[in-house]
Amino acid sequence: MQEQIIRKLFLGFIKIHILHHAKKEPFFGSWMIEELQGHGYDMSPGTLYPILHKMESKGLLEIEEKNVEGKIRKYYKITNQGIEVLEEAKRKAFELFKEIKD
Amino acid sequence: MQEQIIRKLFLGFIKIHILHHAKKEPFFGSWMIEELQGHGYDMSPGTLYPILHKMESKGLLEIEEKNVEGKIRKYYKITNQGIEVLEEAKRKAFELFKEIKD
DNA sequence: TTTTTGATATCGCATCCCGATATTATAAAG
DNA sequence: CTTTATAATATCGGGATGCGATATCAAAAA
Repeated sequence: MQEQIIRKLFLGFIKIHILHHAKKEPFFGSWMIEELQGHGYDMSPGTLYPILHKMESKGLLEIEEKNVEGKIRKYYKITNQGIEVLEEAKRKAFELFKEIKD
Repeated sequence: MQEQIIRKLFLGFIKIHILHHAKKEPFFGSWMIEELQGHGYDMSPGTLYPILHKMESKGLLEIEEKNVEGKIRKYYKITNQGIEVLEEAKRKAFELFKEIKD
């Protein structure tokens, strides 16, 4: 199956996953790459990090730098606006699911 | 809520809707615009038509021209490959839904 | 003939995706 | 104490994509 098409189809799914995890608890970039792989989404750092930056600059996520074993990691957590977007995404995802299931 | 982000989040949803409807029965472009509006997705022709062309050139949809009241309409119906992609989308949508619900 | 309407097509700019590559910092190896 | 390895994050180039605005095209209505 053409990967080109599939990826684009699911980019929104991936971003919703990101918001969802960011709401559960703060995460850092390379953890998210592995998490997404567990869901069958292969994502290179060159794709993920710009997405995180964008979501942060748009106010959906915010960064908290933590010092972990001497190394600085950037943890992303969800903002109030991010929560709103996630809620809207849930509604839309539910509606989509209702329509296409069977 | 920022429309820029929201739109991108849901573009995949929209394409899945398109595949779903194309499987139920052939549709034509401007009908789909209204259908999507019914789901809360505003989509201009300048966005939809290139997407239909792309999905057709990638083999997810195929075109059948019908003469309706003297005018030619292009009806899109799903292909076998399109069905495969739709099935994959259903699986992924279900998985997403399971994870983010409640 | 002119205007309107419905459907489809295209243009241009800004944005975005993503593989490849680079950067930074610490730990481990020699 | 250099060198190498490893983990995490950042950036670059270019090709694709989204989308508002605008155009085309054909038939019906005025």
